[in-house]
Amino acid sequence: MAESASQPPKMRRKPRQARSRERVNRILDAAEQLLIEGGYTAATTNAIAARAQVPIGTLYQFFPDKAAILYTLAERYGELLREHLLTSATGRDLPISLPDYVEELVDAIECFYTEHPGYLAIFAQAQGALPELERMEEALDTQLIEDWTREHARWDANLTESDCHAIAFVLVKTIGMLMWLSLEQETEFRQRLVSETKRFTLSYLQTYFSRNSENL
Amino acid sequence: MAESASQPPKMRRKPRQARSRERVNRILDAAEQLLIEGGYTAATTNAIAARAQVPIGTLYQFFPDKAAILYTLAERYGELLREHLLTSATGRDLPISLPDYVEELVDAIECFYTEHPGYLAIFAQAQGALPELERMEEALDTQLIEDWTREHARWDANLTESDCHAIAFVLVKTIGMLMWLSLEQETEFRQRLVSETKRFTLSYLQTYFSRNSENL
DNA sequence: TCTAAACATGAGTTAGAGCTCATGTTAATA
DNA sequence: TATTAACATGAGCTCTAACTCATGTTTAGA
Repeated sequence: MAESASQPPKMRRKPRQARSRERVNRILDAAEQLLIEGGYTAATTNAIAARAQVPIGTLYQFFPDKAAILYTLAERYGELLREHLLTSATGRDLPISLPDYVEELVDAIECFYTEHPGYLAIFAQAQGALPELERMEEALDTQLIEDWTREHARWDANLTESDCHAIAFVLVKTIGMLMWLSLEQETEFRQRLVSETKRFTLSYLQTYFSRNSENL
Repeated sequence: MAESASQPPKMRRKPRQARSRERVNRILDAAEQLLIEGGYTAATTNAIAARAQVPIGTLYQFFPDKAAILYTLAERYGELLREHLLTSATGRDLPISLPDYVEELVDAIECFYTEHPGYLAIFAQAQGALPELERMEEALDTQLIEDWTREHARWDANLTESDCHAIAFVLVKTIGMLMWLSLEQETEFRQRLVSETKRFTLSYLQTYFSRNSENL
């Protein structure tokens, strides 16, 4: 019982040959597309298989059930998002100004959502139907919140960890949601939303990290 | 073709007798509870009927289909929320200070969610499964946003309508979401979230409605 | 080349959710 | 009291999504 006991079920069998690896990818892509287009109810296993140009039997060769497809998708994206944020806004060595930080952070998130529209579709559709997926989303947000909590603690040693956590929580949730909503808006209002997000993020952060501290 | 053509389907027949009216209410309550407990998938028509202690046939005497039950629930709550907000924070005659306004507004929303946990369950579960319901949620938010847009326009005539709308949009969405998330938190962190919500709402509003204007 | 494991296939099974309907009962009203 | 409309009931129909499995094909490696 050394590893992996109560994890969400993943794959029934890992594809070893090149052809089957490609098919598994096609299945995941098809699932993502259908999720985006028609939501959870439209993403039936038969529809996924059809879209992936794969017989239904093949799908079940690799995935034990429908949920496993979504779990795999969610995992794939979760790692991607964390990487994306770590390599752009957060975790840099040299401190920058608060306005610059907010600018980069919001842009990074907006950029990720734009490039990966499937990310939100997965979690949005999972509400209630797949409790396991909800836990994965929770876990992902929790990781991000922890990342940011550490970041904030580095900025101002006077803030308690509880403070930093609350700030990170609010930011992760609000920025994430507003950038999500912006996706389905007209171009003009969408840009407005991005700038509003920056505005309130900055004003909120400034109430904690006042301009006293020089290196911000 | 004088009235009601393309509306979402409501009731197949309005209950005329006291007993059946009570049964319809029991059906709605049961649906709400199941939605809260187990999400959309758990809220099957058979389960709703069973929970309401009503045979499945009775349910279909009054509701043409499952969706109609959710529509009715959503409508019931939508009106309730608007009333709640109009009678508390918004639309008052005498102007109050910005901090006081934020205080009352956030408290009012938090209070509503606490007293009506079903409100959010309905819309959260509907994602993707019921496009009609999504439109209803959109419409409700749009109404709230319009209410607030007018409110903001009254405060500062220098702001364009587009400004007021963007502000209202951000506030409706962020406050709503944070108060929703707060529901499932431990008491301590929950209260923290409420105060953080007030903090960032106030700081955001102050960037637009600066303390120059005396009557705020 | 031969064998075993990996992979492919899609008609068919299963289960359960949405919904109907034929028949019976209760309440309103003339 | 008679008549009719409103209401009650639950076995069972229908439809469809998830998933299986028996049989055939391809690939990897000895």
